[in-house]
Amino acid sequence: MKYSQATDYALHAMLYLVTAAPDKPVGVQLLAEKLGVSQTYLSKMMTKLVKAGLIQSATGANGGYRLRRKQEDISFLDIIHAIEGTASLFECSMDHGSECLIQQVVMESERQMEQYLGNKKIADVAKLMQAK
Amino acid sequence: MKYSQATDYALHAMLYLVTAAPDKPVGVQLLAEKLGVSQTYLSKMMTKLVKAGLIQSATGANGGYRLRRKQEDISFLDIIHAIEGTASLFECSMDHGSECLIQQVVMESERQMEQYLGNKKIADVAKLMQAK
DNA sequence: CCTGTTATAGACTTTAGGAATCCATAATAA
DNA sequence: TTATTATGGATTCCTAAAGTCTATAACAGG
Ligand code: SF4
Ligand code: SF4
Repeated sequence: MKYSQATDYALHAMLYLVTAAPDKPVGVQLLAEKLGVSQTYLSKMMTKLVKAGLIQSATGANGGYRLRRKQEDISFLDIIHAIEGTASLFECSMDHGSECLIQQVVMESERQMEQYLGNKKIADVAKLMQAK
Repeated sequence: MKYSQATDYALHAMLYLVTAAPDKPVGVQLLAEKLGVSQTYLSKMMTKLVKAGLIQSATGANGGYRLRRKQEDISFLDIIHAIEGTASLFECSMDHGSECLIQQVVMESERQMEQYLGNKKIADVAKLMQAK
């Protein structure tokens, strides 16, 4: 069980967008160079972030991506969900209904993790990074 | 990001061992039938559970598996770690050392989840199941 | 000491999904 | 109109999970 590589890229890309100048959108080609990944591949993740409403895109010359919400309103969970989806970590073969005790335990543990990730905003780490 | 199917099987197998009579070990062939999975495949997971010290095995006639510790001392986390391993959910390409803020956030969220799973003992759900 | 029973191990095949590339198309600023 | 940029789909590549097969080791019972 691992987070996909795509999540890694998305987190770094978002972090870069935060530190970038907010007036000029930053294009995927610059972003890809910074992260060391191909443009076309990275663009897939960026599109997911757009569809999740975390960033907005602009085509054409001087286009690119910029944040849609404030950094204080974007959590780690938002980004992870945008890339990985929101399905549960645990899916059993035969579904015995909502009273299944195994699923209840695993899902509650999942909720614990998501609660932490949901409270951790991207602004929190951005501040700490710039403090260095 | 998902738990492997093997974890699913292991959880169910452990739960079955708990409800089974503690004097007679239960063999993989019976277990496999109950869970609807092949013997040889299931035996892989059972062996992992043995190596993790959760259950003990006996070869030969009337052999099989039984719990090694008391059910109150076996947590969901024990089982999951035995199957999935203990590696972190997040591994970045280039490791920038322990001061990396992204990793700190993700690992702390992981710790939250594991704390819950570590406190949830298999005896807890076994009791509830038999109460029905 | 045999024999049937059971767990363990390794090699192997199949399957599924992540990772990445390529190319075509749409949108838009200059 | 043109250069620039994002979006989308199809496609390939690769790795790990999922599952099978077969051989071997350990052991209880007669
Ligand atoms: S008991 Fe729960 S986890 Fe197990 S098969 Fe039924 S619904 Fe699925
Ligand atoms: S900043 Fe952290 S997560 Fe990103 S590459 Fe460096 S060590 Fe890895």
